Amino acid sequence: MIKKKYEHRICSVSRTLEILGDRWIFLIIREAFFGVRYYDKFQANLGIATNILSDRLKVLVENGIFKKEKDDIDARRIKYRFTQKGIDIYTITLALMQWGDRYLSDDGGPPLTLYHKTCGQRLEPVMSCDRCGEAINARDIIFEDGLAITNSS
Amino acid sequence: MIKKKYEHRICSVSRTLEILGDRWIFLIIREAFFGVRYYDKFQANLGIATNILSDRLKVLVENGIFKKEKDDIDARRIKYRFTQKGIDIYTITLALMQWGDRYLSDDGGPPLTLYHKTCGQRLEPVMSCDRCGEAINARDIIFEDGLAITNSS
DNA sequence: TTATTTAACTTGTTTTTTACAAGTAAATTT
DNA sequence: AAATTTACTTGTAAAAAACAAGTTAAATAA
Repeated sequence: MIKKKYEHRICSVSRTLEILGDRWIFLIIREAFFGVRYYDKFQANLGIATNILSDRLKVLVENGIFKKEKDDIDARRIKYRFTQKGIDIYTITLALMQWGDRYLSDDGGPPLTLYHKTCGQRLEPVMSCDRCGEAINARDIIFEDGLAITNSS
Repeated sequence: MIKKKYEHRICSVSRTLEILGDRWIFLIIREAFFGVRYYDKFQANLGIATNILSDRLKVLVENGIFKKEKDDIDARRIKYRFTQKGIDIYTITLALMQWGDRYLSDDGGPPLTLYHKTCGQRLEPVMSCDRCGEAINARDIIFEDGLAITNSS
């Protein structure tokens, strides 16, 4: 996996994409959110080439998203588990899922339903402002240079 | 851009990644959020090969994320503008940005500061439950099959 | 305790994708 | 009418991914 051409603009989006913007990395992470922990299971579920899987798992460990652990039952097995840094990718996963639910659901089966343990209700994640608590509308975001997101220009 | 090996699991995340999981697509979208609208500006800012840029812009238009418009001043110029579907990718962008801000900020300059027009304060986006309004913790998300996100297994 | 199986790789080759360079058509400016 | 600019396309070299086969170390079976 090469790392170049991502830094034309100093930005956390590009830095994140340097790691997560790969064709396979995010699918491996998704599998992990679905409870997958072992090499062979990642391989079987994704149909990924073994050399690519090895490389990507290494990248994920090197970047502190997964940590390698020995399995209690089978000492040969390596258990790939999320670190806190890895778990926190759930916001990105939720955002991807929600956009897909809204705009790509017409075919290919029903979307996955999520529930919120805390309130017991169906979970529809929204991005909101941590200060005022309001749901964030794209046009209400202002960059530090005063520019706003818009589709009117 | 090939489209395969993404559908081993019926899931909005994979459907979204089929479009956005490409090496370049998301960087083009990021540039658009920063106000870029023209082919030559995308090219100059990203240093992307022209054939790849053409292809990706076509993909973005075909998928209804960008719409092509004639420029008022120069009829040769094509203006690439967000559709609503495209604008709504801002949640994914914010999630990527926030994760990068938290975990990848140590080097490479300060993160971009955002402000919330509605309340006038610095914007720290959080994922929250639209029913109860609470910030969502990864461990409070339950899949329909009863499984929860965890790093304890 | 050797022999076989299994997990998690690595290595080599083919195929696909990307990068780079150059050229092209149509609109626009000179 | 000639030169320039925009938004491409085409051809070729380089890089990455896919596929197939082999390797090592641990575990279990004979």
